Amino acid sequence: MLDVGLIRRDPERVRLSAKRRGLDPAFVDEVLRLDEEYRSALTAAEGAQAEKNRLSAEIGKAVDKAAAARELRPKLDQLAQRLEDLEARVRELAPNERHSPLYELLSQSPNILDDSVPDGSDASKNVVLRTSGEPTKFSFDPLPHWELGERLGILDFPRAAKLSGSRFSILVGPGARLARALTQFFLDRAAAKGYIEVNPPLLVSRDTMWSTGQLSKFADAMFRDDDAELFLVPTAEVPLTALHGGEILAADTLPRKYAAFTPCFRKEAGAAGKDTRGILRQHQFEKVELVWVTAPENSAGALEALTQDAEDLLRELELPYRVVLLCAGDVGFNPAKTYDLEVWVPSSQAYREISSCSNCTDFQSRRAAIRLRRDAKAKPELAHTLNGSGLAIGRTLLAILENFQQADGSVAIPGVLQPYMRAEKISAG
RNA sequence: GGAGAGGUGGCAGAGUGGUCGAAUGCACUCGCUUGGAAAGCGAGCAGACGUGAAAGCGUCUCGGGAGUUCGAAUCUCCCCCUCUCCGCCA
Repeated sequence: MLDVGLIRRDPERVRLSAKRRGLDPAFVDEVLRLDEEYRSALTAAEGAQAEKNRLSAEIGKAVDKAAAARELRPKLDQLAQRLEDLEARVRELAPNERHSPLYELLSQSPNILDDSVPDGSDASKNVVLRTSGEPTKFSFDPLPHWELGERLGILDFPRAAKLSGSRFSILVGPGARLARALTQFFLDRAAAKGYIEVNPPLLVSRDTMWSTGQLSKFADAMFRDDDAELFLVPTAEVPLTALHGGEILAADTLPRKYAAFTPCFRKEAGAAGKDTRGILRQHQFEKVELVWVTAPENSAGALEALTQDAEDLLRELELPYRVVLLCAGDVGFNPAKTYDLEVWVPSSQAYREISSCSNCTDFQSRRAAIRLRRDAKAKPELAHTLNGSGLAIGRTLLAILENFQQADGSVAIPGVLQPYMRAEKISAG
């Protein structure tokens, strides 16, 4: 959620950011107009309420309350009538009132971009910051992971389709074990870096989903139960970020760093026909998510550290990857700035996203009311939140299969995973 | 799922229709005291929003919502959550 105060103080900054995202900045003027209307209505309503409170107090103080009440009755009735109208007007306009025009506008407006985000309307303008390793070379014709996986008997797509339809897969034997090895490896590394491991609910309320900014833009992409009003998390970013919603954290307990291994559920409704083969894009996948809550002045540095933490995992796994700074048009709804980690996927002959590390600044905190207090006397301030995967299990597994495949059809296991796998390779049979 | 109890400030805990945003205690902050500390004493200590240059003023919030009333933390209704017992169950 954008800060209405900021829009009031510096509308040009908000317009500029919207333009850079390829949006019509006209909403800024609309917000200003509605906000003005709302505040004048609020002032009027509060004035009337104050008058009413004053008269009521007078009755309360009177010796003969009944008489006083009788005397002031006409005035109060008149006030009550006016109040009703004024309050209705306030409700129509209030920014925190669902379905008010101001609320609609604000809830659909994405975060203000960081100044360091490059211009550009789509992914082609993203900036490659650094590359580690090189696209894997093969002395034979490498197989895509879905073929490789089926030949090795560790991936079963037909039966997944039988059970659940398209965009599901089944990991079998060493495949399932490899996923578990990755999970353990990721969580162990996170713990070593001071992340607190969390095992959160995978079903969250509408309020929780709303508070992290998932609902306004991605409602269609989520699985939900309407009776219970619960949503399956599309990412552990949601429960982890909302963890401290409504709380005021002591500044000296920041940053808070959390890691959670969870399944994630997405409808992938807008991705029909995209990445239909293999396990790249599934309705259900697992990942380890990393979330930071920081003081405002530390979030920029935190983004670098968080990205580094995710990167370290790829390097340890000896996977070729690159780090990309997303351009204005490619940055999501919540973040002010995002680095994507992209791993080399031979079957795509391309780098594919394996982690997205974002600084959401105070955008989620404002909705979720995640605050900090610097000392006993200080006013609470909004915290900043960051998130990134460290890493997506399925995509890492896929990358290992494809990049570590051998001429004989087996797959070597990266050294750091061998203790977890208790094997050096996966071969058929 | 059934029965009961309860949800008040950071915590504990009073408050059952009228200056109650809320006694008191603890915790916390500042000051006095002290060689230093403890104890003691004094003061402060909820959040949001609006208004204002500021001091301040105003409005709202006692789980959430609706209602009764001139006036609700206190009364009524609905919902949510927690705890205890029973049932069921991984």
